[in-house]
Amino acid sequence: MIRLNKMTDYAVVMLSHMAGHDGMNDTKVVTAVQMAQDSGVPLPSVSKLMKQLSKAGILTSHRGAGGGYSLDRPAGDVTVAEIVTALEGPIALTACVDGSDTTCGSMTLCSMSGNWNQVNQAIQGALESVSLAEMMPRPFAFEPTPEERAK
Amino acid sequence: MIRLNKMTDYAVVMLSHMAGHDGMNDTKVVTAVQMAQDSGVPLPSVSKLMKQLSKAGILTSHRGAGGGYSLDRPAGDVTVAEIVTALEGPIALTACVDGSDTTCGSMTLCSMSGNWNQVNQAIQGALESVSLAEMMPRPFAFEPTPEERAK
DNA sequence: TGTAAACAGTACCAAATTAGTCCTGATTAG
DNA sequence: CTAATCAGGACTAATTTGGTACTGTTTACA
Repeated sequence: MIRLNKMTDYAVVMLSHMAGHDGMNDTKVVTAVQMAQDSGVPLPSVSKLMKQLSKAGILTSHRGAGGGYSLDRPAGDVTVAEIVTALEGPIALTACVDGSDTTCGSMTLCSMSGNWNQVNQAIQGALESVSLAEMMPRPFAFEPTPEERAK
Repeated sequence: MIRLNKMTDYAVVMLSHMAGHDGMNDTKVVTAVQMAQDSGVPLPSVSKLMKQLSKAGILTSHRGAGGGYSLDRPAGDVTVAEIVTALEGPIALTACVDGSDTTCGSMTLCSMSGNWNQVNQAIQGALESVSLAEMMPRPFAFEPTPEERAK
């Protein structure tokens, strides 16, 4: 199984959290502490994530007392590809990418690996086709969960 | 960058090697030792790979003296998805897959992670759309490399 | 204007995963 | 029967990842 960092998974959870919380379009400002509590992810890791995501222009940080993080754009405008790229660098399946200038141990290997780029592009496309909104539990649907219905 | 095991990269190299070697359709039988020498990949790793690939039905092993491995099908009929699946298990980007029954630490996380499946399917499609033949250096083209031309 | 709430940055450590090694056993051609 | 070759499993080393700790900077608000 192709492993994505746990971090990326966390990121999606937290971005969803920011987007889907009550205030629809009103981009909620959430502190790292809150997110850590709500998600169970250790605070320092949350911080680290948020920093990366804000550098990547996916969210904005508000410093000082009463600060926190808020989404720059509605969830429908953020692609999974963006999130992955922000956290793990350019999308590519192998260490031996086209244009990397680190010389590989084996020339034989390298001459062949070039063609992974075709696969990489296909995957990039796949990730670009899914937005954050689509990753959220109930993406703006009105169908209640069984639990909610029971109330 | 989403990392694929080095092993998978090796596998593609070696499968290409088996397919593209002189005998076009004549599926060549190659020993693990030969592959290790040709590719620079350590022999035990080659063996391990080959075992997995033969279990997966991508190639057939011939035991005993004069044995080795041979491709079951022409390179055009083997998809990258198959190779990846054989070596890394079902294609999925996260540990928290639909239908996995290991309980996750955090329910909050899990309830959201389900939607990775949409992404996973997109990626599966991407990998299925590329065949081993397309991964090969010069997939049955006649254009010689600069070196060959120099002879 | 001072203080507490929050983010920013860096260096470091520990746990998990991956790649690679080693050894012993089973099969088969000649 | 013997040498070539695959099969399988247990172990080790190295890399990567996730998490920690600490120190600094910004800003709202009393």
